Amino acid sequence: MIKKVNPKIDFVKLEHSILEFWEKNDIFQKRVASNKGKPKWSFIDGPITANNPMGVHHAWGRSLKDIYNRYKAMTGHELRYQNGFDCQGLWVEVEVEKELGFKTKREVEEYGIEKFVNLCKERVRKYSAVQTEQSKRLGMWMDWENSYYTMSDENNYTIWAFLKKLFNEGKIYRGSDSVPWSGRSGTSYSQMEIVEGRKLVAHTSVFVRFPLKERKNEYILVWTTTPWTLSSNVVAAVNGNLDYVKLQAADGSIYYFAKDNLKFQRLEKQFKDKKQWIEGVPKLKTIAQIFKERGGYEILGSVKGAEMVGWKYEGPYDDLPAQKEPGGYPFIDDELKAKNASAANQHCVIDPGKDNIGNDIVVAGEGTGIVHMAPGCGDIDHKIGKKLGLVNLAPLDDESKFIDKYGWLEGKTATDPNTTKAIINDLKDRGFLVYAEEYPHVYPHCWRSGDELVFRLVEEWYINMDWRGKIKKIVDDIEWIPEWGKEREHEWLDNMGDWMISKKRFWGLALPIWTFEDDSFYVVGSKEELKELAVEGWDEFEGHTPHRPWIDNVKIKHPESGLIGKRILDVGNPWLDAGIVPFSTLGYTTDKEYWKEWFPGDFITECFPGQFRNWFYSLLAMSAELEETAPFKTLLGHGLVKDETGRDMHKSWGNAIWFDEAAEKMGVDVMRWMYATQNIEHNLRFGYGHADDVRKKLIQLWNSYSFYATYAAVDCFSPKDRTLNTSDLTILDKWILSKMHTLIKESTVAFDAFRVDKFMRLFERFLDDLSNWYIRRNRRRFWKAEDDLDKQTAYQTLYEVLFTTIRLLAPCLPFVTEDIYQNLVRSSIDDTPESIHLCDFPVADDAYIDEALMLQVDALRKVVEQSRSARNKANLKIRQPLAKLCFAIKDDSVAAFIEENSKVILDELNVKVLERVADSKELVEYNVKPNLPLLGEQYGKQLQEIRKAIAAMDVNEIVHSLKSGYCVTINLDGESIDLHKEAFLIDTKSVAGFTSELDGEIAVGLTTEMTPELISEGMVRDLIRHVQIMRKNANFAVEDRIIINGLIDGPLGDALEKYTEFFCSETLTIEMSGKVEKGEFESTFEINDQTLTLSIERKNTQKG
RNA sequence: GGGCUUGUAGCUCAGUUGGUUAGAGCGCAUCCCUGAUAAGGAUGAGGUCCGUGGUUCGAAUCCACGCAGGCCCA
Repeated sequence: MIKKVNPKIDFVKLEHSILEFWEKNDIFQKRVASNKGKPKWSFIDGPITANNPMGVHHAWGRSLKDIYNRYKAMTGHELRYQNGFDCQGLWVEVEVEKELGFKTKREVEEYGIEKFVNLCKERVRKYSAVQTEQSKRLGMWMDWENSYYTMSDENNYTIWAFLKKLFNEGKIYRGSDSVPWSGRSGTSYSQMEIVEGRKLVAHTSVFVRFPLKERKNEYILVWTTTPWTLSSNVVAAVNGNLDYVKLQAADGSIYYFAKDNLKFQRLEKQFKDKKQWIEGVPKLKTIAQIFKERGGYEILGSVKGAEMVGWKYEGPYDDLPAQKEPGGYPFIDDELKAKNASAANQHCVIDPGKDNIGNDIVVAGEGTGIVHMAPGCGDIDHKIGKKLGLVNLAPLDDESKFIDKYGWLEGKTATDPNTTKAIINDLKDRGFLVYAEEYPHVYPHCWRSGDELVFRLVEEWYINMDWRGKIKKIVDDIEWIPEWGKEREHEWLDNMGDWMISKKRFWGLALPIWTFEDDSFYVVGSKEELKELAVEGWDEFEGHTPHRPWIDNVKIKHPESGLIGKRILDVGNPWLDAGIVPFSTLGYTTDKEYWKEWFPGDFITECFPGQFRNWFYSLLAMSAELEETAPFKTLLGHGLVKDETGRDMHKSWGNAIWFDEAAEKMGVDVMRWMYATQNIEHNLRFGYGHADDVRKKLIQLWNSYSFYATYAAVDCFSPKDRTLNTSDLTILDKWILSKMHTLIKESTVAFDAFRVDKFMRLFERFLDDLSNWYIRRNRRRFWKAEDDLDKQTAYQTLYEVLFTTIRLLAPCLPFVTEDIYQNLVRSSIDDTPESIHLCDFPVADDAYIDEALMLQVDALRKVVEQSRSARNKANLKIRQPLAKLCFAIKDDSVAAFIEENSKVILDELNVKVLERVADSKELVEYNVKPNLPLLGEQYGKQLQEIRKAIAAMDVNEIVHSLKSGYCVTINLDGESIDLHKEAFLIDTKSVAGFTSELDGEIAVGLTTEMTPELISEGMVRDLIRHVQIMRKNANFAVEDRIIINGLIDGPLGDALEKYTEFFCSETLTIEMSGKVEKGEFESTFEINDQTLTLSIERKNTQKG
């Protein structure tokens, strides 16, 4: 039998008991078993990085995953429920380094790679366990014993197979690239990573002059913020279309630089707004100012950039041995070496033209319009160098220190300010420096060590992505939610470069690339192949995971050349790890049959930012290469979690909310409600205020249920063996059932489209209908004394509605719906599933849907609402009865319905009679005034005439014309003037004797005339209310009978005389002593200016 | 610089294929109800639907341009 429910529910406590219930009774396993053999629905879990506890931002995506999994389970699908952990990569290394207090890569090597990698593995195991527990707390149903780990052998070897296929197609290559590098961490970074570490700093920037050969005492003027790169200068770049000024300084020397730069005020805006400016850095000078300060200047003329191309110059560091090395240094280009090309003898002015999106590479503005280029020290420089056949000078080692052949610079750290100072002094001493200044700009830093990054030329491994068309083809086979994701992915695929897959670190996929002394390399595609080719180190490796350092010592024999080779020491890009998942976890290499059953996935979902070029990209690329088909059918992307004010959450800002804390304070059903309602395209503002709002709605649901439970328990109602008999239903029963089946229908559409947010909105509206209209209007049916058919029908209907509602909600709010289910359903009916999550999702029955009825009830509610508004306007509270409510409505059937159900309206509004009138004119009249300021401006003197004309017209006609979209035409002495809506000010007022309200098609009016009877009844109702408050304050039980002491005389006494019976039955008063006596509870109050002091006491007739 | 995206009440956000008078929640004000009661409800104030043009009988909605924010790419 159903139990009474505590309305003061502790949702967090409830959730814990439900978790126990699921656990104890193996509910999840039962769900899995019950769906076995049904149509498959393949969800592929994007691995969560198992590096830290789960955050509230993860909880959004994980809630969505769980919601759709549960929905699919309830609609009869077999699921895999495999959760994934992302294990390998720098993220983990960073945390382990932090624990060990390491700042550099070298410290790791000294510590020992084996010990270090084991710690990485341990960390992943630890946090995957933590995240598992947290996910369970969130209510996420997964096969937790069977989670996949990207560090597994299976995952790694499947990537090998992928790389092998590419190798066989000739798509793997070794290249050198200019990459952002941290000397302190000893590692390169991807562009994505450096974004996080951008900081505003001031660097000493220099204006340097390069003497032109064959032009005595003439110089080109260059500017740079990184003076150390001058050591490796190869060429100077101009823009052929720009004008360059020829300027003579006071000492007679002549300079060339862009004309526009002479008086250009650099960083003017930043300085003025103090945005992106550093306190204490002086305002920048113009070049003109710099020369003025050195004794003035004279403009000798100008020259086009194109004319300067080919001019040869002396570099500032041509005396360094590296500058003279043929073919560059230390990466020697054999072709250039053969031509005896060195940096020093390549020095000349070039025009690099435009970049690949059509912008000029060299522009006037911040610098001098002449850009010093060092292909070994910069990204763009490197690209141009490649294009033009320039040598590379890569001056730095992996600690960002100068290498040999850099003379006095050798061993100095490029990012050390002292190095910069020394270089500047040196340039000054040797006559190259024109001017040095502090220049504020945003510069990339290492996000871990804070170290300034440099661009460094390194050897890396790449996948040639010239087969991007293959990927683009499958992008169109996928349903992207939201739709623009597709375009975003295409854009990335169009613009991406080759895929750099190597990383010079320790913990990650061991790239299966072996190199040989003849500069060839070989990719191994499986563990078996490795064993076959291994000539050394296999025994030590066997039994270990394919990771560093165990694999590093395996040497292989090249199957063709027979040479013995070593594995490169690099590890793989971690997105390879996540992208292979639709293959590795489904047994692509080990159990093709199983793989075919579950591939492609039906659904994946992940937080959007970054994934277009990370996970989505790697998934698509790997699947395009291996099978030329999309690895999943539907992709749902969602936004980020921000704090309540829209800011990022940061530990250091103190605005971060931890998952565990949120779960125990808000409750996870509340969190899931927030996540489910959120429009996935927008960032979610997460916080306790928001949670409190959501909890109120949850309480509204709970109250609806607890209302039912309270009375069903008292009446011992059980839905067992009953069915709803349509002929017994009241109008409102039919109405709420119609609404409910409509909701089921719309919910199914929303869920199937993966728009749970739409479902939640529909549900919230339904909950309002249920709670604020159906239950409120039907309360009396539940508490009335007779146990008749009508009461049974009410119970049966509300039961039906609640049971259906919680099943609809079960995927979103698995805890509270389970709790309701256990009491509402399970305690009455024993042959029902053990858990709500073993139930089926409701199916709509069109027979219950009655559009006309829903419209009619809506109209009726509208009449009530408008009448309330009308009462409010006239200051007539509900307790004051009124004689008559009139309404005007055009639709006869709706009007008839309202008249049939007049009882509801009369009761809601405390009115005696309801009457339909033919026209709203009988209740509301329009007041139309000319809009004088507007008309005056337009018509000037004619205004008075217009006013008269308007006053003479029929108000209703004017309104009718305007409402129908026409204008009003006035004739003034033969001239006709068209007046539009804006020319009038229209308001409505009540017809005398009424207080009215007009809204669209419905007009209502309440009579305001007050008879003595009405006034008396109003006073009695006031009195009743006060007595009820007293009963409550005295803590009497609802069924206690009372005696009232005190004198009630005057108008109130007269009124009470007329309504004694009504008063007594409402207040359960059995006696009015009339004596002034202190009872159990006393109170003084005022009704219609009359002050009363009454006391009440219980007379327990029932027990007594 | 290019691409995508957003701009609606004080705040957070809905708003369907273009269609009467643009909505909700929170907050605020006023009030109601008192048998869901440490709850519930109503009414009201509050809007240049970012701006300017255009298409249309009709634009928050479609188009163009601009402004501002966000994301991505460079």
